Amino acid sequence: MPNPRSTTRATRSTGAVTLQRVAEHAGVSIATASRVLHGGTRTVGEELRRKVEDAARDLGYVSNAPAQALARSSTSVVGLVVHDIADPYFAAIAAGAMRAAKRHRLMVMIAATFGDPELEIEYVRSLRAQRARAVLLAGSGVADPDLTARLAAELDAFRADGGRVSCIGERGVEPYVPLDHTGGAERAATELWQLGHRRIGVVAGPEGLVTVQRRLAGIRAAWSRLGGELPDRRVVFADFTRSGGREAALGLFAAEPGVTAVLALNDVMAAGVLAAVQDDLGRRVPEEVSVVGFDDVPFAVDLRPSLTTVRLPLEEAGERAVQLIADGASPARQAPLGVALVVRGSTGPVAG
Amino acid sequence: MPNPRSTTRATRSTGAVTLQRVAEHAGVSIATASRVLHGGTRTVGEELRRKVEDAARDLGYVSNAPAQALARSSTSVVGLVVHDIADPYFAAIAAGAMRAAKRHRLMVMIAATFGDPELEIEYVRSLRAQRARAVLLAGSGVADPDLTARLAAELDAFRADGGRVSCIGERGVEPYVPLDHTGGAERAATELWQLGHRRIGVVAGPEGLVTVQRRLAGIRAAWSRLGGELPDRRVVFADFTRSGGREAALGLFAAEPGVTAVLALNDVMAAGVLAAVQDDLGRRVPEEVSVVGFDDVPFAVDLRPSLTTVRLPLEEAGERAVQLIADGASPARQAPLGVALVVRGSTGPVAG
DNA sequence: GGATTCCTGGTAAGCGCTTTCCGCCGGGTA
DNA sequence: TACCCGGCGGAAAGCGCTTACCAGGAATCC
Repeated sequence: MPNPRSTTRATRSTGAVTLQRVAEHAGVSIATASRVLHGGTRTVGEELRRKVEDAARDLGYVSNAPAQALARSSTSVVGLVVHDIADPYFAAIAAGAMRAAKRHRLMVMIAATFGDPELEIEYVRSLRAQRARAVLLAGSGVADPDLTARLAAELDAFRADGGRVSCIGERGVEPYVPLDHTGGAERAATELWQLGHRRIGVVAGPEGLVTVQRRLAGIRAAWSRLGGELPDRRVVFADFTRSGGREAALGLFAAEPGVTAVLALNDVMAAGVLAAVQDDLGRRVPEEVSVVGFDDVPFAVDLRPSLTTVRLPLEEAGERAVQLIADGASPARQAPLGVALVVRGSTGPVAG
Repeated sequence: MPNPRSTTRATRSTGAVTLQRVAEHAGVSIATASRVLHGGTRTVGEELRRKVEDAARDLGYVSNAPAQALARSSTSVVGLVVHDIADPYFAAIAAGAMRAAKRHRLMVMIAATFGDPELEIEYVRSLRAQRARAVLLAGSGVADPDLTARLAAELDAFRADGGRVSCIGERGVEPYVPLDHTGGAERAATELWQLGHRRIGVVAGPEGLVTVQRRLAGIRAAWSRLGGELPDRRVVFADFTRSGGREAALGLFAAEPGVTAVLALNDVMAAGVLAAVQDDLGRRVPEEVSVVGFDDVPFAVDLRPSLTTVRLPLEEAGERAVQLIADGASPARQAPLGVALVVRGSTGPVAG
C-alpha cells in the first residue's frame, strides 16, 4: 500500500467517490463514465448515458480537478495579480474579471503583491506551478529593467508551459487591454487650463510605477502644449493611498502656497487631498482650490465636493482581459477603452 | 501514445521540466529528487541534495501542483466566497484573508456570488472539485431553511473530503469568526437616542440576509429597551448599494417626513442616504437629519459630513478566518472581535 | 453476399508526483 | 566474528482521470 492515505480514505469511503466507483455502480467502464460526465468528443448511447448520470447523482460524485488537470494538463483556473484587493481600483478590475470568468466557467485565483514586484514574480511562478490556464496582470509595473526582465522571463516560462497571459494597461506584455492613461491625464490638465488655472500641482503615486509616469507625461504634454509651466517642485510623489495623498498635498502647499488646482493621480489620493485642503488647510474647494482625481472609483461621487475625475472603465477592462485569455485566439489589438473626464463639483474657475 | 499532448509537449520540451528530468540530470532517482525538492520526512545526503538542487535550478524546475495534489490528495488552495468583491466590505475581508494566506503560503481562490445563494452552493461544490484545502464563507447567508440545508450538505461533503470550513460571522457553521452585528447596532441606536432622536428610520439591506436581521434586531432591542417606537413603516429594505440606499431614503422620507435620524445598515447605503438627504431633499446633515452607517469602510471618513458608523474589524476578521483554517487545530471559540461606534460628523443632537 | 465503414464500448497506458518497502552499507555490540 | 541496527538510496505502486487504440456489431456499398 504505497499511499497511506488510502487507508484513511477507506474510512471515509462515503466521501471519496471516484469515477471508478461511479462506473462500477453503473456497470460500465470508467472510460464510458468519463465520457458521459466530462463530455469528451465521443458519443455514448442513451441507455448507458442515463445509467452513468444516475449513478453519479446517487453517489454524489464530484470530479477531482487536480486529477483531471494532470491527465489533461490544463486547468480552468486563471490567476489575477493585483497590488491590493482593498484598493477600489483593483477591486473593480477584479469584479469585472470575475464576472467574465463566471461566463467562461473559470475560477479566479487572486494574488496580492502589496506593491512588491518581487512578490509579483513569485506569484507568477506559483501560478505556473498550479498550471493555471492564464495569468492576468492587473497592476502597473515598475520601470526597472532588471525586474521587468525577470518578470518577462517568468511569463515566457509560463507561456512555454502552455499558459496564456494578458494584462491591464500596456506593460510590454501581449495581449493587453489598452488604457489611455496619458490621454485621460491630458484631458484633465486641459480642463484645468481652460478654467484659468496656471499654477497647478500634482499629487502623484510612487515614482517608479509606469502608470504614474504615463499619467504624469500626459499632464506635462498638455501643459507644455498649452504653454504652461510645471516645475518639478509642484509634483510630489507619495503612496497611492489616502494618507499618501493627504501628506503630499500638505507638502505641496507648504512649498507652493500659490497653487490653485491640484491633480491627484488617483481618486484615493484625491480623497486625501480634499481632506488636507479643506480640513487641514481650511481652503475652500473649488472656490479657492480645484481638485481633480483619476479612475472614477465608486465613492468619487460621494466625496464633498463630488470629485471631478478621469473615468477609467475598470470593470470592463477586467472583463476584457479575461476574454482575451479565454477566447483562445486573437491577441488582435482592440480599440482602447474610452476614458472620459467626468466634471463634478471639485473643479471651478480660478479665483478672480 | 495514449496522450496526444505528449507529442505537443515533446515540442516544447524546454518548458516541461519534470521531476523525472531533474532526477536524471542530477543522476539520482526521482524519489530522492522529490525528497530534496518537496521536503519529505526523510533526510538526503549532503552531496545528492546539492546535485538535485543544482539540477533543479539549471533546468528551471517548477513543481506540478496538480500532480502533487493528486499524489498527496491535498492542495494549498483556499477558497473565499464573497458576494461582490467590488464592495468595500468584502474587499477588506479579502485583503485580510490574503495577507494571512501569504503567511501560510496558501493561494486564495475567490468566487463572487453576486448575492445568489444558489451560486454560493455551486461554488462550494466547485471548490470541492478543486480539492481546496478550505473554504471560507465571507458573506451573510439568507434565512431560508432549504437553502441553508443544501449549503450545509455541501459543506459536510466538503469536510468529508478532508476540507476545512470557516466563516465570517455566525452562520451555523463552525468554526467562525464572531462579529457582533447586534451589539454594534445597539450601540448606534443608543447613541441616537442619547442625542435626543425619537423618530428614527432604518435603511436596511435585503430582508432575507441574516446580517440584516441581526443588525435590525440590535436596533429594535436597544430601541424598545429605551422605550422608543420603531413602526415597520420606518424600516425600509433595499439593495446593499448606494442607489439602494438613496432610493430607500427617498421612500422613507416620503412616507415619514418627520424622521430626524436614519440608520443605514451599511456604509455604502449610507453614502446613498447622505446623497438623498442633502442633495435630493435639501436637508442639512446633521443639523436637520443625523445619519449613521455600519462597517466603517475606508471612505466613510471622506463622506461629507464624515460618517458616524459602527466599526467592524473586517481585515482582521479575514485574517482570523484564514488562521482558523490554517491552524489545523482549535475551532475553539474566540473572543469576538471588537466592534465600536465611531462618532464623526454625520450625527448631532436632534433639532430643538 | 462479402467487404468496407461507422458507431460505440472497453482496455490500458500514461499524466507527474509521493511514499512504502526493500536492500545495501558501515558501525556498534555481544 | 557473527549479528543487529540505523541511515540513506532506489524501485515501484499507486493517486483519479483522459484518451489512443482495439474489437465487435450494425449499417452501407459494390
